[in-house]
Amino acid sequence: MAERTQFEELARQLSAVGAVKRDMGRILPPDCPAGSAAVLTLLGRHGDMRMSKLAELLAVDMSVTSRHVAHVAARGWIERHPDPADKRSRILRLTPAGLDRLDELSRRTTHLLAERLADWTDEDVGELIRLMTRLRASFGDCRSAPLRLPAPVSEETTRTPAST
Amino acid sequence: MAERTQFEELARQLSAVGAVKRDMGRILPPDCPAGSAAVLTLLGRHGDMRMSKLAELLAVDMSVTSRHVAHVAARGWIERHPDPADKRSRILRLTPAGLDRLDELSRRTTHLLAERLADWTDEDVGELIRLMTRLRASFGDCRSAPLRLPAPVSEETTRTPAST
DNA sequence: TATTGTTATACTCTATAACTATA
DNA sequence: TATAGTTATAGAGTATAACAATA
Repeated sequence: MAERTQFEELARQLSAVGAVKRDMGRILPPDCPAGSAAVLTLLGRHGDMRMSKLAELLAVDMSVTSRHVAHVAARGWIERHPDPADKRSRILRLTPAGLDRLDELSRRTTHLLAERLADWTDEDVGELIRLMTRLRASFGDCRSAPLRLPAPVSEETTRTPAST
Repeated sequence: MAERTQFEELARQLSAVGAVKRDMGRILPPDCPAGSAAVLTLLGRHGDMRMSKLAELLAVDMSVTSRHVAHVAARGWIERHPDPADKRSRILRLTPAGLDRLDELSRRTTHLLAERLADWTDEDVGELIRLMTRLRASFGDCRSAPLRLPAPVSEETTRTPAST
């Protein structure tokens, strides 16, 4: 178990990594925002799937997934086929144009990362991927756990004596 | 230099870490969204500073910083003092109420992380912090580098023959 | 009755541009 | 003229709730 100071620092880094994400987002084509890129990436990586499965992989609400999917479908990058096994569901599939788009996205992000992380070793990058993957797993595995707060002390008129 | 596949995977992890951030955000008090929490955290960590310095630490535009600061100032958590050396500037300072708020935030995030990362060793957490810090540095150090795309092939009617 | 997916609404965060005040 | 900061506006991402169709 790590110390409190470490957790505070990790929280800070998590907050600050948004700047890196925004930098990555700036190289995306104007008609393909981050949400669309994530849909294409996951479909390319995991193959055809249903909306609910994609929402789970995106780790966002299905209403959000629906919007992103509608955006990429409107541009012809994916198709929504009816699921023969369940008429409520729709199977998502990349089109050839979607594959091209995905390839273009991959080229851009790879180029940016290669430029920014030019002095990183293969092992450094691998270790960061490994730890971030594990971090997501540590959070995702207990999704819907309501979380118990540690006796909020007062929440509104807190007046901590000193540094307990 | 890492391989292309690794960069693609890192890009995916960066995209997906947003789910962890949102999880963290859900434990914040209703009147203290993530932007406000970041302002309080940075002021608590680095001490009094000017708007421009805070914007740099937040890695967002100063207009965004101004809004976040106005939000926390309106709640009495910080004060904006005139800078005697430059009448255009304002020095930001945490109030006692702001310190209390910050302490409450720290308690909540620490508790959540301690729960989620219960099986992480001190070394694992430290390594993740170290790599994320370095990642931010690798991006931040070349900020405003316009980035050169790798000959976009065509950008609109791309029709890759196969798997080049 | 429960589940899959869509849509309407509202909120947060962000960047750009126009503006004020001061250097 | 250039810089520090504010405000207005617009765009992207997300969640909640209400709804339709099907299981």
